[in-house]
Amino acid sequence: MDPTKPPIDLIAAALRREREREKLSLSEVAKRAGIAKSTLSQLESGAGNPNIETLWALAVALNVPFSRLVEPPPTAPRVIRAGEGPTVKSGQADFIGTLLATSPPGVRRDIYLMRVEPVGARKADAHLAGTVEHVVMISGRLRVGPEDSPVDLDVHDYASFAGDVAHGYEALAPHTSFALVMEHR
Amino acid sequence: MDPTKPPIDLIAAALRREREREKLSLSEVAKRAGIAKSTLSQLESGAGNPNIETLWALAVALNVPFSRLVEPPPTAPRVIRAGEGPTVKSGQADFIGTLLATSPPGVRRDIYLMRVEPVGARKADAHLAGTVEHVVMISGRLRVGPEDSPVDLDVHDYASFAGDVAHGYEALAPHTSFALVMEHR
DNA sequence: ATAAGTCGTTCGCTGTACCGAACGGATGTA
DNA sequence: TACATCCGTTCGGTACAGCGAACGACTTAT
Repeated sequence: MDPTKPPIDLIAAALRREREREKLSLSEVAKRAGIAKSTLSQLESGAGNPNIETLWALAVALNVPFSRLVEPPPTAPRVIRAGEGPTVKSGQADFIGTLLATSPPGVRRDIYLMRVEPVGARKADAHLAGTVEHVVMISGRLRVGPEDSPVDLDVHDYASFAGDVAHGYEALAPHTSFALVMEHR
Repeated sequence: MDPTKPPIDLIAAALRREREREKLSLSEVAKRAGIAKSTLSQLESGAGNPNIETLWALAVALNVPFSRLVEPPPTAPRVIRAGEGPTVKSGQADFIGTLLATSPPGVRRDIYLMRVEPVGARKADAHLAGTVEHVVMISGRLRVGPEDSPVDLDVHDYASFAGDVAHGYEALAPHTSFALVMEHR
């Protein structure tokens, strides 16, 4: 979500899109949401500046999560082959991260394919507060987590932890790789 | 996000929490957001019903994604060992899904570890509109995607596609496994 | 001490988001 | 044809969100 420009147009579009997807009339949605249909009419036309209660009621009436009304539309299918895609390398450790998915423009969650070799540990500083990291092991063996309480993971293991405290990644075996979902909230 | 009860308390708490995290004064935040500090004062005290423009400006001023102001707080560290965790089995294909992470209470994204054997294909019906699926290959070989345009994936490949159209998973090799991030928006 | 700078709260005032009613247009049905 | 119902839009009235000013409480400097 772009934090720089007003979301009113997005909301207007979303309201109409979601309503038509549910095949509901404007009047019906207004009734379900307990708001005047005139209000909804104006909102859908892009005029107005709804307050939270109104928008919330509409999200419920349309049976969609709230943020669906305040975010841009979906993405297109997309494949990144092994070895392709934008990579992030680290000198600190033998380490390659491939950015697989990022939700533009104001990132909510990124997905990386990470490959680490057992040459020293990778220390990651704390990220933005509220970040949560999810690890799904693909191959090798990994020591990961907050500095004071790391865990060791094997293939198919999963771990998640808050990313806003100092933490690190250390490969314990060659050709260690894992999927990393980094969630910013 | 719980779509049943009003978010105003959540917002009030979030506003104060994020402001204190950034170590900013109420006056400062109000100034940055271009709103009256009296307004912010009332919002933080839980009184009021802000409109979208106001909330948006505050999100920008606090340097957090908008939805951070409308959602419940973070999660705790957590490990699920290979073989552990709640699983979903399918009779339709030789198929095991392990639910690794779900963001309570109104799900935004789930993370699964999926294991499939090459015995017929798994047809997944369309999910809720707006769902997006992300696949990171762990082992084996997988045919996946919309019915009319599937792709074949090998280890370390990645693919994403809209989950709200009919699509399927089919293992092309034994012991096929992958991480699946299912995103509801 | 007192003046000047914060801080966050409380107070009328004003603009406006929301409401309800009335409207014109489609469609259905006696 | 007239008479229902729907639909979505447009129009005044009103309650209230947001504003600026003033407030008391606290720090820091003079």
